Amino acid sequence: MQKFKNIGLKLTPQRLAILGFLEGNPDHPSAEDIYKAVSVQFPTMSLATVYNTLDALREKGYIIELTIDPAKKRFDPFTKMHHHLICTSCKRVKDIHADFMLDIPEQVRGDFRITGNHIEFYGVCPVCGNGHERRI
Amino acid sequence: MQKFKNIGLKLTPQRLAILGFLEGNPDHPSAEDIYKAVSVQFPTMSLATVYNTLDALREKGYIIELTIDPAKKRFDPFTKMHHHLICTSCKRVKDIHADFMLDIPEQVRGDFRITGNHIEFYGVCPVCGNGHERRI
DNA sequence: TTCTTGACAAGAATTATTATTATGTGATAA
DNA sequence: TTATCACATAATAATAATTCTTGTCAAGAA
Ligand SMILES: [Mn+2]
Ligand SMILES: [Mn+2]
Ligand SMILES: [Zn+2]
Ligand SMILES: [Zn+2]
Repeated sequence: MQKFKNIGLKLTPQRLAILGFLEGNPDHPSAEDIYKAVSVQFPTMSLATVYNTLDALREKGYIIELTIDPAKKRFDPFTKMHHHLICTSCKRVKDIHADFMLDIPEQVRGDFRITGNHIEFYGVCPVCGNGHERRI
Repeated sequence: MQKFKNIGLKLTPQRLAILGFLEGNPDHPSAEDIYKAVSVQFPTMSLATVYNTLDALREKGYIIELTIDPAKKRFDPFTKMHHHLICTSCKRVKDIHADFMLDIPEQVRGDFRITGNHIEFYGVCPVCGNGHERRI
């Protein structure tokens, strides 16, 4: 919490609420999800403030922005390198903590300088596909 | 070109132009890119028609939709499983044709049924990072 | 008829604008 | 030392604007 000050970010109740909702949250919520959640305890919260705060937190490295979901951005408080498994039906996202060897052969990589990678696994979550096949 | 008829899609000049632009195109263009390109030879082309056609082509499996770029969808005429390397500076996208072993340990995967995967590599392309370090 | 186009409207997510408000920082008082 | 006040400035909230994408529908083509 103190870390905000040491970094040039003012400590506001809104930011605390957003950070509190995100910390340890494994759901990879969208801006709208976050807005709804913090609005409960914070009815005057503005959606723009959510976006602003998320951007500030991202710039400072406290969260990462995921492009997994074509419809909207998802936010992740777990910033260390990991991968994701997304349910193609309900868009639930699960963290995948596992190491993979991902060295691209030189003649494939060309002259790009590789700086990172991210694997998206696709699948069907337990809720959407509990043993049986699933319609839509 | 012939394949349209065998599948229930009428072969219109607009669709031919879009398909022609996409076939063999390694640039992973956006809808806007495609619109601009085909508009040159086809000034009356509507952006809605581009989206409609792209959707039809995707449904029939002739192209795939990529979520690589946070800003907009990119379209890829190469539909067989492959991965992508995106320049974090200019958003250029390069195909990566290489196989990777991506078996998720059971206790990590949980009860998801895995159906596919896609690796996004990040890097700096030759144009953006030609040997020297690069400002912004 | 049936499908497709193109013009335009409509949605949804995100960003920009801006007047108002709150926060951090010193200075000062207790 | 601790509390209080003043102020510059950053943050908020309301709302407008932008961007990407989808929907509607009359008119045209097959
Ligand atoms: Mn995660
Ligand atoms: Mn590709
Ligand atoms: Zn699911
Ligand atoms: Zn580049």
